[in-house]
Amino acid sequence: MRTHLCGELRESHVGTRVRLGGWVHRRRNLGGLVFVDLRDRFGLVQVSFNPASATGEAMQVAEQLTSEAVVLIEGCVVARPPEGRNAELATGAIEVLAETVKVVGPATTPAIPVARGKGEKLAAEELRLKHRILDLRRSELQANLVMRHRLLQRARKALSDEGFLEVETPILTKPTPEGARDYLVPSRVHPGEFYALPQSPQIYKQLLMVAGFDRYFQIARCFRDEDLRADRQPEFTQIDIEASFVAPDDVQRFVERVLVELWGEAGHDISAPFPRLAWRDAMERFGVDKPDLRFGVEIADVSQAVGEDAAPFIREALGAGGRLRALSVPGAAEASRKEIDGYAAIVKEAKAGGLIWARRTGSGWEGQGVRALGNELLGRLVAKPGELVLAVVGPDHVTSPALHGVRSLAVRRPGIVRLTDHAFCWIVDFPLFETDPVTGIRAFAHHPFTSPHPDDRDRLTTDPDRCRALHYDAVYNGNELGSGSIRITDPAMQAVVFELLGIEAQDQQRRFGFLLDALASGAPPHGGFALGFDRIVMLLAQAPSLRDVIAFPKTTAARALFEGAPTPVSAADLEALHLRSLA
RNA sequence: GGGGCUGUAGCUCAGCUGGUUAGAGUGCCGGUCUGUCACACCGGAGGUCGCGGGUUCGAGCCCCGUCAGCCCCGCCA
Repeated sequence: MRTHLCGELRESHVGTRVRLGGWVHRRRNLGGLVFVDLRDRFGLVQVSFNPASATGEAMQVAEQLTSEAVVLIEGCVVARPPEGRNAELATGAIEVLAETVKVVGPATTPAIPVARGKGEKLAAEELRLKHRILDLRRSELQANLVMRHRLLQRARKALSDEGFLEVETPILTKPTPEGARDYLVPSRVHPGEFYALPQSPQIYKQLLMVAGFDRYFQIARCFRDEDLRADRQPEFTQIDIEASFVAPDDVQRFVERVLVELWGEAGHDISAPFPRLAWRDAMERFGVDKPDLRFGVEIADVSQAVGEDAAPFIREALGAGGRLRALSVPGAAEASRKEIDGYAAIVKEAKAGGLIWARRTGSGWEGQGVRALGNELLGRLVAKPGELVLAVVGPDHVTSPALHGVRSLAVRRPGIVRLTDHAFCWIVDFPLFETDPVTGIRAFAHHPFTSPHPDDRDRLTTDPDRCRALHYDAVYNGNELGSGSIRITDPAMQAVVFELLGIEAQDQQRRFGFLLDALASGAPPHGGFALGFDRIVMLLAQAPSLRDVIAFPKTTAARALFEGAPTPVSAADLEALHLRSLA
């Protein structure tokens, strides 16, 4: 049907007869002379209709063309006159002199514009989702999905080259009461019983290791019925890998290879290995387990420097086991009242007592915190003139998030030096368990199949809260790209961990019996990783939202506005599934 | 589950202290126009002010509720 693509035509095609198919992007009718910008996935080309070369019928059709209609045109590529070239268009040196045109896909007036002028705003996102096919015609979204495709192919190739086998695992799986809420699927043939959609293929990939597949990967769709965010969709895609006979380093090497390839595909030359940072150090220096290492500006513990003249509330907090921790922001001594209020608001939101701040000027210290911190402490701070010291006092679970928030904002100041554009790191030695500071309830920090750190095995029963895990996260510019671990392969160890989580032996067998049996049947040591693929595409495409790198995304209320899901079903459908609606 | 922002023409928005007939740009329809490229110019049509209730002589504007979208907290092993 076509001989060429709209976006590929160049001066080298001058003189070529072409047949093109595409969408009418815009039409300009000058009266007896009609220009049509014809669009396909590869770009735009100007088609000109004039009575000297086009048939009378073609002229008539051209004058009636409406936006977004699909047409087939036949004509000849000609060079534009020098003054008629369009430097903003890849095809701007030429145009197609049309002879015939046929509307093969008439279009109603688009509900939202596809063609936009410079500086023209996008339609509201609700409308863009409702009319998704029109929005997807925009070159930005097409470019994002092209990028997504290229990244997928690159990841597949890299893992396949490393000896990983792509194996598909079930979408209809067994519900898991832990973790996120499951999407449930009722069984028609087994009244009252349900499948769940997988939150991840975690257990299946471990079973594949036990089955001897050695190295597995999957571009896996995962489902979690939880409330959404700009970077969270109810269904999402992971690059999921697992390998046998591996230590954390081995898995990290595979993941580094994939990330180097993906970033390379997006045109960024990055190098591995990535630096390793212990979880405890990350929390100490950055207040978060996914630090943005593009910047310095680290948190320091200044508790030891607090003197007798510090304010009572500080000394009381220290006495209660808290610490005084501070950031020093270069150049921020000039910060406006409004900027400092911004930091204070973050601290307040983190439920900390309040922000204490002092600025170092040429002549000494000024600011709200001077009196609170006291001269003794200020005298010991190694702050240079021009620096703004931001401090918070309290227990670590309060000061860490507060100071992380403050640092994230402070680091956006114009004066802060960016050390690199692509700061990758591994966070290692995570704690195996997390104890809620308020309720005191212990839960696994990740999933219950994560192996305890071999050096901490003894602590597992004596001091579980200080037991580290063979768990590691890949972090990029303050974003968690994914996480992984070495798994427990000793059924006895697995039972101990379940026990510590308060899962009774009977429950263990009912919920995870198939995994425990598998581990007892000859399980190789194994571990793996899962990369959040949508988020990676979003970062590499520099898209503002996950929804811009997913063809048909859900809203924050988990609705699909285009096709209208979810939707009520008939009473008969429910009855066949042995269900009754309470809604 | 909680908080915030938004909702006026197909689209993007304006709409004063609550006051006459709700406006603009763009798109759409009609017309003029042979080198435009967000073509230009002339004319026209187009409104459940998200929805429901209330206050008021009078509500796009104030109050209550509700729906939808977005952002955040909780949640997301």
